[in-house]
Amino acid sequence: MTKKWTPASAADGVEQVLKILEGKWKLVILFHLFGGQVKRFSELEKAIPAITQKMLIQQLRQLEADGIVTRTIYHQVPPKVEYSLTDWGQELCPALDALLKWAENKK
Amino acid sequence: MTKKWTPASAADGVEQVLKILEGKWKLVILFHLFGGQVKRFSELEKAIPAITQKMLIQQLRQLEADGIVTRTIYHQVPPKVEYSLTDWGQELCPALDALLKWAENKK
DNA sequence: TAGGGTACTTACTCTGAAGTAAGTTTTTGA
DNA sequence: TCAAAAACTTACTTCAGAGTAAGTACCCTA
Repeated sequence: MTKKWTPASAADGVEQVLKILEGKWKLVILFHLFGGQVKRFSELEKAIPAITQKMLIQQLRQLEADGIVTRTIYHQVPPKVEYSLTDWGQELCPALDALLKWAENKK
Repeated sequence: MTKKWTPASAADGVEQVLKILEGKWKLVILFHLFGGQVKRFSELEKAIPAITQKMLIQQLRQLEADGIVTRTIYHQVPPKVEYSLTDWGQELCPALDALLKWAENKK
């Protein structure tokens, strides 16, 4: 059963979601991890050349705090840290697809 | 047929959509107009008490420019301006629903 | 002719997200 | 013992988006 939404509460709910996605680089990061891909910090750096280390970490940390990405540390030298999506994070994919399809459908 | 997306192009596509939705007040406005509702400027003002006239207009103009809301002017005294969603704007509703459902599904 | 209601504009300030650039930690191997 | 690679951290600056507050155009009615 779906909740009863008021305009205000529905807008609020969507805004919570947008807040998660809103960072300048989060979507690029997400799309690099969709489909069960696992990437190291340095791989993401290479895949997104324009991003700075600071921003990459900041965005990853926020995504992690929001429960969308998982961080796995390997205690090696040199260190290795892998990032992947949580189950919940993967489920975001179809929802974003819906937005893309909507955008394509502009008359 | 669906386009072939790279991480970068997909992220870009979603970002275009987010840009449309991103204003501080756009979602509230949208949810007040979903379902074919038609509202006057002053009705929206009342429905969203915290918004200032400047922001209301600004957001409405941007939504209009993006092809999501329609503006109908009645040349009366006092003036009357009605806002409603375009067909494309209405179609946004299910896509936002998908996001809401995703958010509810957080483990 | 003065006031009132509706739909805007304009000028200013403020704040937080993003950018830049440099420094830090850890341990191995030459 | 010192450089090198990976994954961060820190300090500073910049700028666009949002807020505040006031003003404007229109024209009817009293």
